[in-house]
Amino acid sequence: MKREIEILDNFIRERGLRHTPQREVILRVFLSIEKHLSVDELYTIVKRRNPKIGYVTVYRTMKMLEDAGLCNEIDFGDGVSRFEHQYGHGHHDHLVCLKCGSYIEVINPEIEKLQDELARRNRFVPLKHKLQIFGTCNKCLG
Amino acid sequence: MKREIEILDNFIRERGLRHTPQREVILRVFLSIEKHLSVDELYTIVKRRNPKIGYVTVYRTMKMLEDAGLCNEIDFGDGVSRFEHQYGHGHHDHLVCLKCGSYIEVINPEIEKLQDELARRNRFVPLKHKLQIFGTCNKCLG
DNA sequence: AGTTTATTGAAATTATATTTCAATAATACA
DNA sequence: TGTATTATTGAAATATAATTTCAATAAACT
Ligand SMILES: [Zn+2]
Ligand SMILES: [Zn+2]
Ligand SMILES: [Zn+2]
Ligand SMILES: [Zn+2]
Repeated sequence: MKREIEILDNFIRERGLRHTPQREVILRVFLSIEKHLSVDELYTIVKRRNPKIGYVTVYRTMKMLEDAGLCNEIDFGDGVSRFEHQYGHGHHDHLVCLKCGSYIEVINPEIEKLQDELARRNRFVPLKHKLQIFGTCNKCLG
Repeated sequence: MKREIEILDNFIRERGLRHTPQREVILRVFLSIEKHLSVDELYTIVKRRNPKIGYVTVYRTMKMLEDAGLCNEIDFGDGVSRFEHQYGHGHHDHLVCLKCGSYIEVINPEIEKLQDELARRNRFVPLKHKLQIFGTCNKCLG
């Protein structure tokens, strides 16, 4: 947590932006929850801590945290963007349960390597990728 | 084309739905273009053939064609759904160029196999998946 | 303390997806 | 062929999430 607050402060200082209590609260709440959160979900939780903070500030702060490398926007294709922790979390892919909405984070170096090869064979320079496997999780199989 | 029209007609008959000129025109236009098309793009083209056809009819017809197995909705995460041909086109993944918006369709059986293994190891039953690699295509590297 | 200007937050706007509903037209049947 | 039934159409309305606008506020600097 401390390190992430530092990163935010550096990001703010380097760009001549301003440290505000809103930004710090939003970052703290975001970091305290090890989940993928939509702006709306985060806003609801942040409001409990400080009812004065508005939705748009949460929205803008998350965009800023993304620029600062502290969070990552993900899209499961259901029309809602979600954010996940980025600092200290390596790249991973997702198994998304269509019944309960839960997800498992996975990483497979072999798949990653094959993807790079696939891109190279098509003379394509890969920047990032999205791999999501949709199905039914163990709990929902019951 | 003939075979796809047949599939649509069977789908319509089996369910007690009705064959309409709109549905046939939309399917014919869709099949005639080997591209990923949004409802809006398709609507613009369809209107040239028959200006009476409305956006919503194109929208609903595409949903129906998807049910009939004739098209597949894809989402590159830019807020617009696009449709691609499904009949006679096997599963594939996409390399999407962030500069020009073009895409390359690719398939790598090894990646597909590793994905299934990855799911199984997590006691997850995969139904479908989405693999998109974003970057720069050969033409845009110039 | 005063000045500058980034930030905030409510409201407005944008953009796409989806629903509603009265009019229309495809199908079944007398 | 005409009539009844009901699926379909298309314009308009609505839903939903993302994004922009702008006047008021408050950090940061002198
Ligand atoms: Zn990956
Ligand atoms: Zn994740
Ligand atoms: Zn695949
Ligand atoms: Zn494709």
